[in-house]
Amino acid sequence: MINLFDNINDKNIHKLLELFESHTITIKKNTTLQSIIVKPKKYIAYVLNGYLQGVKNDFNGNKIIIEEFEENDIFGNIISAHNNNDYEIIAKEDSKVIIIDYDNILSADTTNAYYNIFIKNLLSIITQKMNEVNQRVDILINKTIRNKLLEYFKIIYKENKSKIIYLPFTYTALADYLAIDRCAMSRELKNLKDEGMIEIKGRKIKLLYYI
Amino acid sequence: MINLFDNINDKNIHKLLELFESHTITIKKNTTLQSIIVKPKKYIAYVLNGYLQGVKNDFNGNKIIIEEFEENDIFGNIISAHNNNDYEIIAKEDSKVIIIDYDNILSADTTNAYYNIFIKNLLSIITQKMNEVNQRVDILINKTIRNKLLEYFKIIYKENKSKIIYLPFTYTALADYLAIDRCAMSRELKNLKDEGMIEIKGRKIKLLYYI
DNA sequence: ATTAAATCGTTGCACTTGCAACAATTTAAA
DNA sequence: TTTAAATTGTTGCAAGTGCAACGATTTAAT
Repeated sequence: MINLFDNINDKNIHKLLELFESHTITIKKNTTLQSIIVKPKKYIAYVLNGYLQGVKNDFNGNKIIIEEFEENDIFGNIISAHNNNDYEIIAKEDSKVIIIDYDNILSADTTNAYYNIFIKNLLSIITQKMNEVNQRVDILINKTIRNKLLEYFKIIYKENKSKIIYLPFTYTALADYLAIDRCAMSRELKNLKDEGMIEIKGRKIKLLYYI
Repeated sequence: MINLFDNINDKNIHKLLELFESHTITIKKNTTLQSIIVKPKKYIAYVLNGYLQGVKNDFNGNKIIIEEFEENDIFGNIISAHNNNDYEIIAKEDSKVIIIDYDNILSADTTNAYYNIFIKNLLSIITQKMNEVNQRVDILINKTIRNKLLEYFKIIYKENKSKIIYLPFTYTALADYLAIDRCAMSRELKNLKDEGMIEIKGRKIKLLYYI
């Protein structure tokens, strides 16, 4: 993943941040972003240091961790995977974050080379996020758990060109990502195994069917 | 929706297209884009005239219309809602389209004002698409039809700040958007009505509950 | 005006899925 | 090392959903 300030030197980064009238804020551990500032309608946040989580309040009142952010990561309602109300950013460690009003980025009147680079970087980042979200939609529109799993496998397969898949996270997290019940997913994985379509060893899954 | 070439005069548009080494192609009625050219890995297409559809092949072999494009619209795997293989662009009328390799956009080495404007326009468009896709994810992650409907209503409600919703498309299309069976959706809408939560008159839905 | 196509509402039924509850295992923390 | 927390596999059951089939209605095309 590209960095928002790639190919821009410190001096010019500073100029940019002034141009955007950005704010650097400190968020104490276990404090939410919204308790510190009134966020602009559209904003981008750049993490200077610390560790934060994007958390969603479940129907049951449980807090689900949707995303995690550390040094150099960016988030904000433009980029982030969730623009929900029930969604909040919470610092799990003391964190320093730069908040940039998105409108200020677009309305900036300059043709400086570094501004140009910045915009391109931003475009790259959003483009990649866009692809990720689109992939998830492609999965979620499937009506059965089986088809969601197969779609997911297909995407991973195409990325790595290998029929051996190493899950990048836990089965619990996978179920969340696919928006299905973990137990039901576990059941369906067993079905696929019993039908000889896949082999499972821990988080390593081997696809035995023709894609 | 903003136009890709907003605030750029014709002369400079021409310069940009040369800079990007873009191709203008003609797609005859009922011909697919992929039958005309080998698309760049990442590309943006700008519709000069005509009418095209983004179509997906169903499991059953049916073709579902996902998106429609006419004059001034843009599409491409960067922006489009679907980056699937089973997805194809087909002209329903003779159409003229500009194809721009996305890498050429990013790698262009210039600080011309109009280039700058172009990038901003592109950024705006992608940002808006991003929001739309994120909204759809917020809907799709719900596990029941009821919750998908309620999430959808909530989003529309927030946009218009009105409890009266006019569906922007048919119920059939709505079911596709929510990725649920139309009949089952119809049943659930009836349930909501019977429980006094909504009123339905054609494609006008009135929310009677507290949001 | 007539015909064809698309949309819509309805419902029985089989199947899928979420939920709950539990034990077993792995991982992380103290 | 010991203890606590998180992850995982399993399964019965109830509820939700997709599917198919139909007629009624609306919309679009001829």
